[in-house]
Amino acid sequence: MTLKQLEAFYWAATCGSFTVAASRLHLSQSSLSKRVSELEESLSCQLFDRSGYRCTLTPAGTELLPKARQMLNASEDIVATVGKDLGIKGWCRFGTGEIAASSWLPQFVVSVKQQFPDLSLEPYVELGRELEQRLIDGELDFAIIAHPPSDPSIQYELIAEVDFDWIVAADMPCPRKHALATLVEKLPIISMHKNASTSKILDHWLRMQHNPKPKIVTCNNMSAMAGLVAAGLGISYFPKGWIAPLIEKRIVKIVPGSEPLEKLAYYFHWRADDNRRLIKELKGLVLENVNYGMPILML
Amino acid sequence: MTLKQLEAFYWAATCGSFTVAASRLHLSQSSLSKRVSELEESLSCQLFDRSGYRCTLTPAGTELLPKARQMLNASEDIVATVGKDLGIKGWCRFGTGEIAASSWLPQFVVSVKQQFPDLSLEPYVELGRELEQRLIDGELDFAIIAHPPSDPSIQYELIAEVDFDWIVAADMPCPRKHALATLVEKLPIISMHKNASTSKILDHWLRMQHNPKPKIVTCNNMSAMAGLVAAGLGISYFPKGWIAPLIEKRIVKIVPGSEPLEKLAYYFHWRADDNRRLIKELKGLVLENVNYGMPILML
DNA sequence: CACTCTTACGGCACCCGTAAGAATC
DNA sequence: GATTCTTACGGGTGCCGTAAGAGTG
Repeated sequence: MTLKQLEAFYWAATCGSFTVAASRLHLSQSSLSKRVSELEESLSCQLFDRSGYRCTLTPAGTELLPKARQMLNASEDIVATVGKDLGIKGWCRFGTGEIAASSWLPQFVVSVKQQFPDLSLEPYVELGRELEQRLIDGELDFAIIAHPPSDPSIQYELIAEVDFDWIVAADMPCPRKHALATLVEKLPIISMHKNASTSKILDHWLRMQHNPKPKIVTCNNMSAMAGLVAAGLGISYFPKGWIAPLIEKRIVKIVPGSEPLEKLAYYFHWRADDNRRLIKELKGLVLENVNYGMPILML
Repeated sequence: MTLKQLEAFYWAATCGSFTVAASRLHLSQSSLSKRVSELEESLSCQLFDRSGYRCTLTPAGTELLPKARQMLNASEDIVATVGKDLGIKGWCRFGTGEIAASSWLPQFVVSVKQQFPDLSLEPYVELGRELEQRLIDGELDFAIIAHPPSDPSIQYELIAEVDFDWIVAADMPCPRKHALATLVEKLPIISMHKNASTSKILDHWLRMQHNPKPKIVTCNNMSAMAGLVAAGLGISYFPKGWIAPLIEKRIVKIVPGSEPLEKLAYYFHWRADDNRRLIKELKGLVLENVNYGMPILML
């Protein structure tokens, strides 16, 4: 019995799939299968029921699972407390929404490369719901998601709260009073894709209104949205930091007198059973970037 | 970091010697040294101070020691609870005193061979004090000793209490009353070697007497002692079971009317930090042999 | 000189990945 | 047929033991 075998078993069991576990451990699927087989052999005990389409845990496997977790925890603990803190090696697969991907991601990657040159980052851009599922499945090491997790097996920590502003083309004439209401009557709202977490902001705003429903145009790309707004084809809402450069260049402007939109809280999500130093370090690095004084969503 | 490395480190640290640890793990000394080095490399951290004659633990090593123990415990726990109980493989090095070695040892070895054909036994015969030290040093896996351990790192369990009788040649004339006192005046007491645990019985008996000190002849071999007694050259005390065959053959006899000697309690000793199934199984086997209904010390 | 641990090195065994096979849906 | 896990196999790495080296008391 080796730690590698226990690790392979643990992730195979909790990912619910040998294939996913192999991917997570950056191992070929056949090697992972072999590791599990060898563990079974060394314990002389079937851990997976292989009769079905997917492998399922036997009672013995279910019994082993928490014990394997303990071993891996203890192992991590040793490395963390006794081992000298060296650079982290290996891979990290993480997920973010599109906004984050197009804003702080490059800077984050640069920070990681500086601090951990031997770590390979594999960003994965998807909508929040999808990211959470992939995290649960063990395909991702962590994810930045704009809502708290719905599954208790996921731990999370607040990273930042992002302010949004109503934006309109800089040359769009606006009345002094009730500018937003006037604009909404004339122009469509250009909104993020419905499944994106940012769309929650619009949902919330809409519930606050008693006006008839405004026209809404959806788009799945922030830059394209900004272009549409700049061309005077609609109004939209953007993260303050993200849109700031365009305001400075007088391409767009904040809708005057508009009430602030609901803040969007971003959380760092990770599997509660994953206590690798890797996770802690990268969480720290994300938080550090926030603490540089600039909003996390900065182009 | 692997379990083998942690095991090597643990025994190197607790045995206080790479050489002894290697012997205990049935590994060449150089391989053990390499395992420890590789552990240090994987933790990027010196665990032993190699400047002196012997290696000593660094602070980091001291910190690691209990954690390594936990890992090995957890590992043993998994094998014990999840793993199917198969025959035990490997080696077991154990110690006994001379009495045990010349009495129940062969039967014990046969029992072990029957139940665990793949287990190699390595008996080691020494005096009790010596055995305990070798147990502490990690050179022995267990020992049968006629006194409780003096070191708290050793666990123990009562195996059997052995009765001793005063023995004299069968044809030696004995008065009806005070036979023992009369014999002691005429004949020397043939006793086991002073460092043997059985000598405690004589010490105890002597303290109970207010007579002048009797002549005492020591001998380091039970069979030789029996021969001396049979030849009428002295009296001695033997375990009931051990001497029974010679009584039946009317070569020696119990000194009539002699008061019973103090019982000698035999204990199964093992290192408290050694929780291998091997130990539990062999302890059980020793106890089973006792429970066969015959005294443990049976030729 | 006895004893400790380390280093060098040849050989074997283990473990990985590729690729093909078997089974399920 | 797509996906899942297993098996076969070639190749490289890791680990063991022998033997020689270096340092201590």
